[in-house]
Amino acid sequence: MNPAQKAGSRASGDAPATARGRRPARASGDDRERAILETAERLLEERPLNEISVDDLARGAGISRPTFYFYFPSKDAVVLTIVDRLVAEADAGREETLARLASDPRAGLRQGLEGFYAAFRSRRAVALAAAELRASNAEARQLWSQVMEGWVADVAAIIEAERARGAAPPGQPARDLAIALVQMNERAQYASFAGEEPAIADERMLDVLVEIWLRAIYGDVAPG
Amino acid sequence: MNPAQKAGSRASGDAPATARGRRPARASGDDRERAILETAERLLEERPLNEISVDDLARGAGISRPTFYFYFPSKDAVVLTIVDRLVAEADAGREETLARLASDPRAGLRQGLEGFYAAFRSRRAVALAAAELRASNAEARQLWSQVMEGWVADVAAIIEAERARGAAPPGQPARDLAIALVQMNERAQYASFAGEEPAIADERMLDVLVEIWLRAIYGDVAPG
DNA sequence: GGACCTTATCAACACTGTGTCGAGAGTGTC
DNA sequence: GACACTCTCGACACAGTGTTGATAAGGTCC
Repeated sequence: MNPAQKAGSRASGDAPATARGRRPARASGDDRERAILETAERLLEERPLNEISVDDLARGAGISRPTFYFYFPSKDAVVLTIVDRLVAEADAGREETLARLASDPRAGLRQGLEGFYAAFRSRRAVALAAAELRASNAEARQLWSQVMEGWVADVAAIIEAERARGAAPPGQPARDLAIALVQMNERAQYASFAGEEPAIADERMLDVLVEIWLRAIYGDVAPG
Repeated sequence: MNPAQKAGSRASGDAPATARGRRPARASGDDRERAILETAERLLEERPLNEISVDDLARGAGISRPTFYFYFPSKDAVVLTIVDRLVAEADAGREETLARLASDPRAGLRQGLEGFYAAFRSRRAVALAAAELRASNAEARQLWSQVMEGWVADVAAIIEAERARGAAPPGQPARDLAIALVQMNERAQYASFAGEEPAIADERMLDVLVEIWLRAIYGDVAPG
């Protein structure tokens, strides 16, 4: 069994589905669990996930490698726990913005994109690790898929509402538009976090993305 | 030395820099080299890169694992050789379209995006492997970076030309717009190839992307 | 035809990393 | 003081990578 599959099999235990770490109990071992998570976050600031071993995490937390496996079933599970939290924060921000959005969609849009950007930029290392994990871990893919789906559904609803009230012109299906725009943001922001070249400079990121969103949603183009 | 670094060190030989495979000579061993490449392409249709071992490639080509290392310095080098070719094809298509583009930018744009999409869709497995490799291999990142840069530069030039002749309204820097749009396409197409959810359906992909490109480049939005 | 190079091959090895097993130590608690 | 439960780790088994060294198998030059 390869590690990617292994990480997905934790659910066969008895803990609530949200607890990705240790099995049932609660004790002073909570310290260790936290130490592992903190070590992971710290090391991810220094180097990519694939250059961090279980041994690195164990040593960083002051325990042996077998003891690590008492707390987490795999390296992937540690990262997924961290990503879970980040996603929860970002989702909270999304719902908060969504309320404000009804009154003024255009201004609200910028706020929404800003919240998303800020949430992930503040923990770049984790965001990059999540992206890296997605390549090899089915659970990470599914988690991210859910995040994207949430954003897409919201954006599609906004576009449809704006079209219905005549503020936005008709065009390609709202959901498809939403998918492309959300994916654009994800990719542009990843490139920036990862220091890719080419990438949009940090300070222009929001202005550029917002302009494209507004034009894609509200702009119309005469044929020819 | 980890495999990611290893793959980048091939250049220390005497072969031309484009030959990513064997060192100097030419003999019947060319068959083996081809067999390895074909095995890699075949296996990539079945499963992701990280589930394919050097042993799989060697056995598939009818040789032992040490013999594999006579032909390629690593698994990564095999994939990079394949990706190199795909990129060369896609680039050729780009330059071809670019000529036609001067006369009618809007129609040409669609053709350009279509060529890009078609090139990678026809070898989905390779495109996905390239993306996977990017996460762990610096040379793969650099190769892709160059591909992106080529597209971005072309698109930015087109946008600037269209703005100069008054066909497109002013807005965010042309290069930033180009980066975001090219990245959007990359991401949307990857999602489709990888069977992600959400993703734009294959048959609507081009229409959706083209609409966003046209609106982003030619559309203007009244404030408020 | 035999000394010599080059190409090509692989068994055996050294190493890194993962995950498991089983034998304990420490801390209750009835 | 026997049982249980949490926690720990040395030692193991295993998978994968990349290297070494011995050895063919063929060409070529004299």
